Amino acid sequence: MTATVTVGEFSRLTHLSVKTLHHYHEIGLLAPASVDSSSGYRRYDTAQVDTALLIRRLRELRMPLPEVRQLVETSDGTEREETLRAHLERMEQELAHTREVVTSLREMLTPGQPALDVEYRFIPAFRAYGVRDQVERELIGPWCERTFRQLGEVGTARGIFATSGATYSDEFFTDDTGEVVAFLPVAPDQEPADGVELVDLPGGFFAIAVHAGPLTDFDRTYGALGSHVAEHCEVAPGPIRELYVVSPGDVDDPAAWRTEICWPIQRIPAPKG
Amino acid sequence: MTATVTVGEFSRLTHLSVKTLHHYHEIGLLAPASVDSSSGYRRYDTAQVDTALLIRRLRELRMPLPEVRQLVETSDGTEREETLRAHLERMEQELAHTREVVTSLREMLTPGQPALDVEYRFIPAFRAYGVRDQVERELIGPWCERTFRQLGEVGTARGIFATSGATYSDEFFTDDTGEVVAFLPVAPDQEPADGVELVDLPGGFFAIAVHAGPLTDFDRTYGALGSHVAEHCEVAPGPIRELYVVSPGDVDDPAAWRTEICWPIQRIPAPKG
DNA sequence: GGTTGACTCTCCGGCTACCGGAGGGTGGAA
DNA sequence: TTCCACCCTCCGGTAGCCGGAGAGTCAACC
Repeated sequence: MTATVTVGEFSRLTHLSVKTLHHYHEIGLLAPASVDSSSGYRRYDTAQVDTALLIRRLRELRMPLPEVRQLVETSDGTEREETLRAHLERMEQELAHTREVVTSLREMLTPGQPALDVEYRFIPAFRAYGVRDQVERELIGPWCERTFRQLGEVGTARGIFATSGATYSDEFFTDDTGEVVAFLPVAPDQEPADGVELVDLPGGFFAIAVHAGPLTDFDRTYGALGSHVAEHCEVAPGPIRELYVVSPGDVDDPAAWRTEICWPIQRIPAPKG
Repeated sequence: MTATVTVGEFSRLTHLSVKTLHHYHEIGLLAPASVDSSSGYRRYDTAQVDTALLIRRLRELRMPLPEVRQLVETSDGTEREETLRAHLERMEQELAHTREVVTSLREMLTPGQPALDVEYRFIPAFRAYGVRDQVERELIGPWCERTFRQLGEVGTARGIFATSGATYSDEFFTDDTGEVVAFLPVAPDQEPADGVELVDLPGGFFAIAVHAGPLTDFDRTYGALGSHVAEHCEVAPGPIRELYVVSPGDVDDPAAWRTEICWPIQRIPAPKG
């Protein structure tokens, strides 16, 4: 047996504010059992308490309302599980990320610049197996993992063991989404392969810094190199490159990783007096 | 030595979007080193990269901009540490909370109502030592811990070992902040004590449900009791009470905890046919 | 039957931390 | 000069609500 109650009472039963209940009604997420046509007063059924509490819990987990709606509206248990699992996974990732950031933050607040060795190099044009994609910043980790495994497989099947790398468009950094091209250098006469394209990377001068260790401080090296370039060089158009000299695919120990960041420049600057 | 760069370049150095940089300029969080008075073009100094990266990291941790500003503007290391520590603590709490919610969510999605025994009781008016406060929902845990320890100390010093409890105003639940009164019943002629006030709790009828175990599912018991009351009783004005029959202060094992939720009603309803 | 007071309604604006786009001015190279 | 990439400001929108204004409603009390 159930009974109907006013918004205020329902608010007390569910610990959702009246404003929130109005909002959920408006967007059709949790409509009252009935609405008085003359006064406009809402009446909720006590049977709706469970749904309301479910919604409240999901919102506590910061689940976006569209997803909440999906979950609440599906009766299919499997689909529910799936949506929920996906959300929890995202939260786990966020958490891991948080830990990383905290680590690097500590280093930043106890200052002491890591020395930055900038090297100038001319890199000739070369051909490579490439995978081109529009990638969102957040998803770059999994994307790289997938893509470099794929490139690695294609490469080893053909006896190629070059240092792979990637180019990142400016928008990738500034708009949090943009073109990324993962590449594995090959001989100029290399034959095409399934699933990857043949790309030609232009040659040019680069200011290059090596980032050693895990990626927590990566942006600092970027910033330092970029500052250096701004101070001593003329920048050239074209995307920034990274070369994965020692990568997660090579060794497990993050401390051993080495990434070269290559910033395109017009020419090698004259040494200052 | 430093150099100045345009927004676009600075954006590339810091991985903050141009829009974001504009915003930070507008709110005065990170003003460019100079602004061309005729064209309005911003110029940033490469020395600002570090600050920008610090801000970016803090924002990744969802730190609100006012706090970020505070942290960035203070040069005092101790104060920085303090702000940061406070923020991290909040995040840890949030995390713990998340775990709880996830646990209870699982239970909710695999349905099976926990049986709810509702009991009707008349509770006479009584006097108590009380601590009254405006409390925010989020902070209720620490508040209770503090307050009941205090009440406990005052009580034991006077040989009082009654079951303590608290009243929660409606606003506490519906607006996430409201008056809470923690109380420890005493004899009518009890003398005042330092740090606590003497309060008189009115008598009346209550519908009472026992919530057993940890507090993860607390809101469900609330909802179920409230629904029951809406279906079978006439509600009475006055705040809801909780009685901590077996509390965290008594035993460590959450499974042993017992909380009585007392919902004020007008009278004991006649049993239905 | 009128009045009170608690409750409810809708509508509008505001909050955070930006994003997207329109419409228009700038700067350096060809 | 003309191009094009870059930059400017201003306006509006986003999510998930909150706060308040102004007005209607409900039940109780006198």
